[in-house]
Amino acid sequence: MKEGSGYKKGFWTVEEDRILKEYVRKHGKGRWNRVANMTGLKRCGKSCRLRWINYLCPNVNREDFTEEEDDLINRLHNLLGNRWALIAGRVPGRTDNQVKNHWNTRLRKKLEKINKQKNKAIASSQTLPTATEEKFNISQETKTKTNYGASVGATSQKVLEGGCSEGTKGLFDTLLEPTLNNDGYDSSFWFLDDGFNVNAPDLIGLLGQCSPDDFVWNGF
DNA sequence: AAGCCTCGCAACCGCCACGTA
DNA sequence: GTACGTGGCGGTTGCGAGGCT
Repeated sequence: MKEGSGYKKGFWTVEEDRILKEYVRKHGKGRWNRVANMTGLKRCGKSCRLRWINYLCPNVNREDFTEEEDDLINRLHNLLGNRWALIAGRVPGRTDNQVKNHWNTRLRKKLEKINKQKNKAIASSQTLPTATEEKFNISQETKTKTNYGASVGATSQKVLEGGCSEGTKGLFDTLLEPTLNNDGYDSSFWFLDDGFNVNAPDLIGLLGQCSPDDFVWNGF
């Protein structure tokens, strides 16, 4: 049977869930395209895989997101952008679909509101360097000339995937520790020319301390 | 009470990467 | 080298529930 022909779509029934669970119990995960043939379930392999990963897998946490999880997702999203699978990998019990939905429906709106307030504040004090910029001697020219945000994203991905030195990993782990202000969110956002934003000015110093081999430079 | 609107979430789609024959 | 199967990812869609008028 070819993918996309004769398969059922839409919400799963209790009976379909039972059949899929039974298949995984007997044969383990994987080879999802065989499910239809072996069980008679009228679902394509992709649909079976998603159903298992996002709903039936016992490791999935289906409770509401906590404040701590919200904060962690915010931080990781600022570091990585829309790399939901990577973000979900750092949030125990959550799937990429859960994280993506949660971000798109709740956190993004929350953040947009906060960003509006930030933009107003930035507009009124744009010419003055922040304490962090002074500390690490980062000029406006440097920020606008470089693809800085993308470099941060690529480097942080390398860190999360484990392909970096212990020193650099430690620095990033420190960065992910909560250091919140009164409203529960980081107080410093940088908006770069390419639209990428970096919420933690600590990254400026951080990248300076990374092992050169770990740093992914995306060019000027 | 009924129709409309908004929101949250499950599921689908298209594309890509990788392994294997 | 290439065709095919499989799995993974991010973007998008559409359904259902609840709120609003």
